[in-house]
Amino acid sequence: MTWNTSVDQAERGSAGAPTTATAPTTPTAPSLLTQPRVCSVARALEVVGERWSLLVIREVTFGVRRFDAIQAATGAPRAVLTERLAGLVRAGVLERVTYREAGSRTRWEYRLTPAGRELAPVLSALRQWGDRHLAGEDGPPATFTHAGCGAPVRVQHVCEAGHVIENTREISRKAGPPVTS
Amino acid sequence: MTWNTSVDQAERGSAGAPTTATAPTTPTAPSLLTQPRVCSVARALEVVGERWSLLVIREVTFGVRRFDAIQAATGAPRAVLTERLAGLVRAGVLERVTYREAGSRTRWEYRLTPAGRELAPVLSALRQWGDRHLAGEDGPPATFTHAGCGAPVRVQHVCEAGHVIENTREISRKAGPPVTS
DNA sequence: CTTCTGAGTTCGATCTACGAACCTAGATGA
DNA sequence: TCATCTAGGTTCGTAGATCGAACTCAGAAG
Repeated sequence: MTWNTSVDQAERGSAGAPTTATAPTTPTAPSLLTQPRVCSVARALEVVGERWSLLVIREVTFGVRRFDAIQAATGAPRAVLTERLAGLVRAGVLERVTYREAGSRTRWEYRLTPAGRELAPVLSALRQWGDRHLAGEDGPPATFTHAGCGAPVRVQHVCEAGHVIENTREISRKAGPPVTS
Repeated sequence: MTWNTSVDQAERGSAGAPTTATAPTTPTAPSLLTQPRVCSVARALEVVGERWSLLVIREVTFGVRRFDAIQAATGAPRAVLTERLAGLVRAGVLERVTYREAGSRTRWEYRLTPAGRELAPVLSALRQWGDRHLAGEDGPPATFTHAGCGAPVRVQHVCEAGHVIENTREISRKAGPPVTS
């Protein structure tokens, strides 16, 4: 079965001031969902959606790997950080390994697993949105460039046939639980 | 000033079982951050990082716009949903507009603003990660395709010179607060 | 033997989330 | 006229999460 529900259709009329839609936009229908929708977005948020989780991953991505350094860079309370790190290790996003510098005692550090590394587009997408909509007067606090050519990096939708998708209206949803109005 | 810190370097040695790094990977240095790092990721998470926020945006993206329908689809407690919707409206991600169906009373609905629509890559990146790492036995609960050609849609890093970036090691960080170890 | 440091724990005070029940105004029906 | 239904919230008491500050503990250095 296939519900081909156009994502993000019908944004007409979103201009005026005392915002009032003049045309009926939402057909009346009983809710078909008796359970909350389960989707990969929800599942992913169970892993990385808690407060501090993505900031921790941001730091580890930057190469900040020790507890105290992650704590300082994120500002997370230590007890919460302990819990988040343990959760991310349990989820397979980070791994906790010992390391020893010459002439120093054994310490712990946290590293991204391959699965953790694949969260990079999530961070990039958030950063891109924040840069665009929440940056201060002096522009984005940091910029990211392609090491090969020096050009700025961004994330974008593409299809597997190689088309770049500029507008979310070009994306269709196939299968999955019904969309209710 | 430019710190050109390679993102995601040094993943060597992340293979063995009783995970122990044999080489020193983290040069000892005092933390240079006296304040938590401010970046666009953190700023974006202040807007969409609370529990339920992104699921609400997911639903509105699907065209689910009424309070009760969003509540049913996300499973968020009503009081929390009220607060999230108000926060997202305040942040300029959603707008709350009245609409009237023929012969029916006035109702409210929530719509994405242009800024809200630009969160689509965040949702897609989360979905993609969840599909890859958390999908159940029967595969992803929903799939998304390019309306033009029918091919599956994904998000990826590209640079503005047009290169597709397959590996996060190809991304450099320029400027911004120092990375501490 | 004392101090230092990294990596957490513990603690009491908030803060937030939770589910269930309740409220209100417009439409509908008897 | 009166009761009922519905959409879109509020209210409430409880339970769990978060906060910052202080404390702990083990290994290394002096």
